[in-house]
Formats: sequence, C-alpha cells, structure tokens
Amino acid sequence: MIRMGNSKNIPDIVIGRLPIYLRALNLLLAEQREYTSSHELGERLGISSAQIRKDLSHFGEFGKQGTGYNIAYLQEQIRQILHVDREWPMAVVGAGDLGRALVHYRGFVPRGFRVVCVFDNDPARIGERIAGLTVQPMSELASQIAAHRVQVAMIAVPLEAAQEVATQLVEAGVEAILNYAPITISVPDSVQVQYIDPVAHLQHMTYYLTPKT
Amino acid sequence: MIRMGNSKNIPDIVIGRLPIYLRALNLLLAEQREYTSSHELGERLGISSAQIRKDLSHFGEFGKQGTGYNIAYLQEQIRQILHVDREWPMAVVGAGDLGRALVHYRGFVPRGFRVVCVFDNDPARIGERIAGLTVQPMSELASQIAAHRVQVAMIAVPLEAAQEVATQLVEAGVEAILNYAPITISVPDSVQVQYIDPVAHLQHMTYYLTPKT
DNA sequence: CTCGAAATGTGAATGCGTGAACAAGCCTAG
DNA sequence: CTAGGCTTGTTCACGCATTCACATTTCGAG
Repeated sequence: MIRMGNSKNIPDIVIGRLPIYLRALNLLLAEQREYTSSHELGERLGISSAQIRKDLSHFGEFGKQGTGYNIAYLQEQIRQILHVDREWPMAVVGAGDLGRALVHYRGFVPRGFRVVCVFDNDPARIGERIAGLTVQPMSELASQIAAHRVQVAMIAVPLEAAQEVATQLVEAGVEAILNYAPITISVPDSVQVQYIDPVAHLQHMTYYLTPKT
Repeated sequence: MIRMGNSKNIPDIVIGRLPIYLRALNLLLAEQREYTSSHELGERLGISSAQIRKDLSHFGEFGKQGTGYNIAYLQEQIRQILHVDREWPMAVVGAGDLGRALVHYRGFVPRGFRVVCVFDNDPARIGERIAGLTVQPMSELASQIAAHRVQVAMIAVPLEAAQEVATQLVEAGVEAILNYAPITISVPDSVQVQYIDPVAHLQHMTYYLTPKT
C-alpha cells in the first residue's frame, strides 16, 4: 500500500494544522534545507512530534525511517492534499482600509490564492483602482464571480452588511468564505466559512493578563 | 454560594469562546433585547446550548431558570472575566497596508482596546501621520511602550522581521502579542501569543473544495 | 392559586484527540 | 558486512471536551 485514500473522514482539526506545517516547510526550504524530522518541526511549531507524525499518517507515508521527511516532497504532498497546488481566484467584498490591504497583500499568490475582483457599494469608491483592479459595484458581483470562476471570497465590510453580502456570495456560487466581520453568518452547510476577528484573539489573551494601570 | 472563584483552572478552549459570546450579546443589545437563552445563543452561533451553559457555569451562575440570561448583565460579567471592562492601550509594529488598516480600525475601542503608538523601521514611513498617530522609529519602541503602559501589541511586519520584533516587544515588557506574520514566533512562556494567518484559513477551506477550473 | 411550559446548572456517559512507547526500517561509520 | 543510532508509523491508554438527560426553579395563563 503506497498511498492511503484521502477520501477518508479526516478530523477537521488535523486539516487545520496542515497549513501550519506547510508554512514551516516553506521556511525550511528557504533555508536551503533538504530534510527535516517530526521532532524538528514540532520544536519550531510548539507541537509534539507524535502529533505531527500522526497527522501526516492520515494521508499516507511521506517519511523515511532514520532519515525523516524530504522537505520539498512533503511540501508538494501537503499542497496537493489542501488543493493549493494551483491558484484559486478570489473575490474581496469591501474596499475600505481592510479590503484595500487584502488586495495589496503579497502573501496570497505564493501560497495559492489571487484576488481577481473587488466590490463595494459606496459610489465614491466604485471605479477606484487598487493594485491594478477596479472597484466594482455590487450589481456586478454575480456576473464577475461567474466570469472568473470564483469559489472563494473574503468579506471585509461592516458587520451590519456582512450577512447580506454572504447571502449574495452564496447565491453567486461562492463555496468558501473568509469573514472578517465580527459576526457569525448563516449559510448553507455546503459552504465553508472561517472567521478572522482580531478582537476575539485580543480578548482571549487579556483573560490571562493583569491590568497594569 | 453566589459566585465561584475565577482563579480555577478553566480550559483555554472555554476562554476562547467567551469573546464569541460577547460578540453575540453586543448584537442582541443593539436589537434592544433584554433577555436571551442558551438555546437562542447557540442557534445564532452554531454551538450547542449545553456547551454554552457549561462554559458559563465555570464562572458562576448568571442565568435564571425559566427566564434565561439578562443580556446586559451577562455581557458585563463576561467583560469582567476577560478583563475588557477597561481600555487596553496597544502598540502596532509595522506601518504598511496592514498596519495602517489596524490603526484605522474602529472596532477596537468599543471592545476594550485602543492603538496608542505605531512603529516602523522604514525612514520613508517614520513621521507619517495615521489616524492622529505619528509613525515612530523602532528605537523609540521601548520608551514609548513603557510610557504608555502598553501590555498588548500587534505585529504587522514581513515575516523575516517578525521574530526580531517579537523579541524586542518582550524585552520592552509586552505581555501579549497578536502576530499577523505567517510564522510561529518564540517567546517566553509567560507571554501570550495568538496568530492571524488568513492564508491558513483559506487553505483549510480549500481542502473541502473541488476546483472548478 | 395552580398547572404547564420553559430554561438553567450539573452529573453521567460518550466520543475524540493527544502523548507515550515500541517495533520496524534506514543510514552511516568502521 | 555489521552494529548502532536515529526516525517513522502505529498501537494503546489516558484525559479532556462535548453531549445527553434530568432535577429544579421561574414565569405566565387561566
């Protein structure tokens, strides 16, 4: 058995760690390294080596006993598992400060994503050019998403508008949403949703802090 | 026994959900609602009602049988638990697109945080004014953080610089770091660290997607 | 005043994820 | 060629988190 089926029911928490492993492998490659071990990876990431080995074993046998993992090979395997051995076109909704920062961000392309269209409902912003893209009105959303075969979108609008935008995105065929608005949105089960809320992280940390002032 | 001690060893994962509950309570308050139930909260957040009740029970008894939770009261209790019944001054390191977006962000103050200083090492950016703040050189970091009693910082620099910045922040006395650079940083155990990596979230979702093109 | 519906807080049970430990395999040195 | 050290993949046991289920309390209708 060279390769286990990847259609098995892998725990979602394991999937969530794969991008972290991928990040570490990118760095190791940049350091011109050729091999690494579960121990070294765990050391760098603050994760136990046993967990890393077990996580990877869900998808196949990528290492060699006594030697460890070939970095380039493992990186490529994880990229295939996560389907980022290609470039996903993305839509950004909201051209405020955050939306603009997302369009400008150079970190997407090297890791498998590219912003291909930006939308806003503010007439003052429509037509504005950001990093080579033109801000489009919401009325163009459905057609643009279809034209660019967009399956992934990011929501960068005020929280009052987030649910409505999410609904429109789903109707336009988007299957994965990264929501920056601090609100839990309601979408069909078939649509993937992830959240980024910096304040939630900050509040998580202040629990452990003693105010100085 | 009216109130349980909060010095007990509460699971970290429970702490991580409290900000989400707080978010939902803010919304309910904005809707002029007075009472809610664990069932309603769970409905809105996609969490089981039992989990919400059990999470809250770690800290005391905040609800009333038959009635549910008084929204304003529960909100205030959670704010106290998380220590956000005050305003935490924050430092931002990195005045690129992301750093600027963070300084402009209006969502911090209503939830207990305020950016009070911004740093960068690029001479072209130093002196620039962002939302009323002046970008300062890294050489000012230690003194400014001391002067403003800053305990919380956000790292918004390229990944190559992130570890060095983290080290400087810790030396300056920062106790909690929200790191936007896609790299696991090394700090003393006494320092809280949280990560925001949009690409990791995106890659997590594409695992479940079938490429269209 | 009484009854029923509703909702909490919690002990018990289930399920899942993590870490320890080991057999098996690989490489290098001598 | 052999021996020893290193590392993987996997099994097992433990512990933690989640869900179930219920006794208890509250409110409102009649």
